[in-house]
Amino acid sequence: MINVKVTSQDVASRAGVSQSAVSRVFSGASASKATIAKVRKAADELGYRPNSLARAMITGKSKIIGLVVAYLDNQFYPIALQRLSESLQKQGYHILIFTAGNDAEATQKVIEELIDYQVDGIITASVGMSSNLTQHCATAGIPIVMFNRGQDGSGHSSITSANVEGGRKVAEFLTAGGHKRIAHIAGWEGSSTGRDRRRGFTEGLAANGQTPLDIIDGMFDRAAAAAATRTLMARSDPPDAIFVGNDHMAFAVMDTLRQELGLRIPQDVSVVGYDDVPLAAWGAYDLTTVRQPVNRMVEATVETILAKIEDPARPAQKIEIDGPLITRGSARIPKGWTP
Amino acid sequence: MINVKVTSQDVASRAGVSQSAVSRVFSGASASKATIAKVRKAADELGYRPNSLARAMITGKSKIIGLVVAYLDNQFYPIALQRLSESLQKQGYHILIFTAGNDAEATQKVIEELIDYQVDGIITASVGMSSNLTQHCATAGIPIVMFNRGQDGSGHSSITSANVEGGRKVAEFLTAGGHKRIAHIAGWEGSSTGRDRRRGFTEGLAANGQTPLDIIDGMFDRAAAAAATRTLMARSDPPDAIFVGNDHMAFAVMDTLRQELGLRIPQDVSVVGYDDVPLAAWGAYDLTTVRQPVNRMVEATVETILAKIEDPARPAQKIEIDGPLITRGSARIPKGWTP
DNA sequence: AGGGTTAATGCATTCGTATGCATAAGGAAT
DNA sequence: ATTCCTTATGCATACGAATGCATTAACCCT
Repeated sequence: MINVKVTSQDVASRAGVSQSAVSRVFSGASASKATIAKVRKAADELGYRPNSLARAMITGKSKIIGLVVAYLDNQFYPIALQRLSESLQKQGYHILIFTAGNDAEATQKVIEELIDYQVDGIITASVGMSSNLTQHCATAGIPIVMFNRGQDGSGHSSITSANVEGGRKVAEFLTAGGHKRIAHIAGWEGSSTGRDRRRGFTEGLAANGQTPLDIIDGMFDRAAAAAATRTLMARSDPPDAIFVGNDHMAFAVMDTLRQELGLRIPQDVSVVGYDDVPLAAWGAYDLTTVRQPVNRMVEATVETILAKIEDPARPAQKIEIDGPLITRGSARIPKGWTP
Repeated sequence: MINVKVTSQDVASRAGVSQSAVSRVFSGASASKATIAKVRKAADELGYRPNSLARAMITGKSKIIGLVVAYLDNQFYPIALQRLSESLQKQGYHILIFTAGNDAEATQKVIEELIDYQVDGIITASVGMSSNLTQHCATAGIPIVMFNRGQDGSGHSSITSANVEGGRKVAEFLTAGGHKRIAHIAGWEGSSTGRDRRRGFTEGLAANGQTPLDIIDGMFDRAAAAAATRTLMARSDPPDAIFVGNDHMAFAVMDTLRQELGLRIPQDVSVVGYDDVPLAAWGAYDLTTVRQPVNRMVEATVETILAKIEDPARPAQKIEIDGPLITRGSARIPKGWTP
């Protein structure tokens, strides 16, 4: 009771059985009713719980998933993290979490530490992987799933929303709304999400006979997005609509337009974001945006990684999940609009 | 190179030394220049990295800190998580993260799983601990630090901001501003933070000859806070100022006041929050609030838990860190106000 | 009652690293 | 050169649970 460490051996002695018997009871292997009862009783009395680390050593399965996440100030990620955590907990897995910005060096270090802990798999949220690192994980036999970021030819599985399609939807929506000078503050060019949304958007505009007024890389950063907004609005022909690469930046754009430049949204400028984080629905922003279906993305992520853990031979898959455009008050709504 | 698992034994063979020598090189114990070089070389060639789990088994130190966090939609916690993660990583520790709401049962389960993983310590962010659980951790010899939540008589260390003092500051500020009907949408009554802020606030009002117009428990929840706002404003003598128990709720209050009730802030109602999350500074809200100095709170948390890990005999300490009132545009600023 | 089959259990070993102990090697001092 | 001390290194064992193998108990059938 007062003893700090209770081992299966202790339980065995007290129950009058062998250590193996105790192990079998707790690992669900076969045992007679009688011994199960004896062991359970002794274990309860002693407060025994199996040591997960020792178990991990011998089985080679730590039941730990490494999670590397880049941004935590963008509300999208905490939400995703929460869902991931719940979902993995339910499956008996646990999350070893690391934060690493867009710093390749830091990412490298972090991933290696994850490997040291013998994680069964790694989920990266919006972080890139060098091919070097990829190799590392491959030889270590650790499956990787990229969440909200793809990487061509990396051989990793990835789960994203249908970003190209999403960009196109925004283009359709804004052109249908009669906008003639449409600008784009893009997500970071170094990310597949940023590039895909941009591509879908320009393609969508082209399909409607328009070209973007301007495209500026917002780096997924508030300050950069605010600066881009100023640049755009300082033009002699300022935009009448701005598609912003994610909600997090869109909020900065809206703040800048309203508080700093004294403009009205959507009367003077329409703003559309991407993600549909909870904050987008709050009254102060009421942002029209493309929804990334977090729940389904998380589900797919968990399924994918668990499947790959179970069968390492399973080929990588790139899953894209479609999300709707959610129309709110930040952008002019075309007459008779039905998405 | 292609081999999946490289052990210290493999390195030893290749370097022509014993396994102990390899161990000593990597654990920083003494070894001659010559062997260090040989071992390092062999290890590099094989891509060897020590197995943290095995190391944890033998040393009894996993270098893992368990983190249990309740709310992730309140921006305060992701930020704190990020800082905690960075700070602990720097000290060679890693975070096993769990989410658990205000559900005591879930908390229990989660903590037990943490113990199973032999974590060196546990940090709880805004989650309560039953005395039962407390006992559990104590016998397991695992130190606990409560972040942003205190618990009298629990014997745990806790790090909070000076909540009573903070509540008082708000009272002074609002009375100085000439407000006469001041209401409070409190943080959850079941939490020390909620209670302390409330107490400081009522004491502060009393010191200025006022009593709260009304106090409603907002449960740290947006919907509850919005409902409370409606209740307050439906009175025949609606408040001219509302102190809200944290920023997260304050945003909901502001949304309700402005979008739903068509009121102006601060002309019709002043709103003051608590936390000073980044979002509070964004243009759309521009919320006057009491800052919780996250950085210093995190520093103190890390220091406290590491100290307790190093010396388990060290007594629990309750640390309170003072934070300033940050005046912005959501509340009338008293003439000549200097905090 | 005896042979055969199945279920239960214990023994011994294993996972990969750290560490106490004993021994060997190297160096300094006389 | 001998002794003494320091520093390195290898050997063997330990951490705590899981598991293949061998043994034993239990049961069933004829």
